[in-house]
Amino acid sequence: MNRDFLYQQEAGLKLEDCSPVTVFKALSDELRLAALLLIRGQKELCVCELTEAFAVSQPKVSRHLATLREAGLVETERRGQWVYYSVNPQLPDWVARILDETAQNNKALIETPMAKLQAMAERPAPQCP
Amino acid sequence: MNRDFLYQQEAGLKLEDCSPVTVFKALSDELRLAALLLIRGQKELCVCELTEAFAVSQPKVSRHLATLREAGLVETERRGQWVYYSVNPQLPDWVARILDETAQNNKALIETPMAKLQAMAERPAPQCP
DNA sequence: TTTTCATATTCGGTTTTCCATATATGTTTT
DNA sequence: AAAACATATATGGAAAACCGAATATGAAAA
Repeated sequence: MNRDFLYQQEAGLKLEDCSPVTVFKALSDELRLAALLLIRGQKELCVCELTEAFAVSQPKVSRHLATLREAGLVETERRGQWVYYSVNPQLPDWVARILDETAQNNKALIETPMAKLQAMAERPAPQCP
Repeated sequence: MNRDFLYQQEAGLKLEDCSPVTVFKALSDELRLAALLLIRGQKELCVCELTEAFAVSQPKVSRHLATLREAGLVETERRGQWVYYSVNPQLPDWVARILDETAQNNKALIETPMAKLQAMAERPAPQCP
């Protein structure tokens, strides 16, 4: 009954539908939207990087990321102590296109976080290649 | 101090920004999203048509339409006793494209309302041409 | 001018969302 | 095994969204 990945995924109850309302609800909070766009632009980011980029508490980031995951927008991979979030590669095409449009036309949303991210001294690992 | 159009527009305070978060928040309710897509498909609809199409109370429709208007997604035109809602023609292109994508890939959302609309006996006016 | 019809708003209460704080879980290091 | 670190969840309370019912407003008809 107990498997070995992320807690909430064990239960297998939350991975959501990608219904339009679920998607838009997930995008309707500024931190969630900006975090998603930042993750999308950087391919993947871990929680501590997002915490620093947006200068908010770790539980806050974690909760909002959970919402994005439950909506099916992001997936997670644990690597050592870190959990990396990336855009769900199986996103329906129309959702992916909506993210494209939103990212292209709202670059201001992630300007500051991106700067803070780059100014971040010790990032866990793979932003070089 | 009192001009002569729709009440809330007199104050001139609510016409919103079309910021991404505002847009997605407006789309994050099923009735609002479906109503917007139905309006978009039919060019314009009045409140009583929407009330019938979705089988909900008039105040409920009216309140949700106000939200869409305040988000800048729809505009209104009074014609006689009726108020017609249509998609704001000055919508930013990226928002218009998002509506396109959403409409094309979620046709089920407006199937039933569309049927009820067509089954509606006495529609106020201009669905013929 | 009274009535009627279409629409908008207000009001009180319920549910949902959000947050800060505290704590639990899982991993790595010592 | 203990400590340190990264992340997730629980809890309690505040704020916002939502609803049904009642009412107000505006236009048209009688």
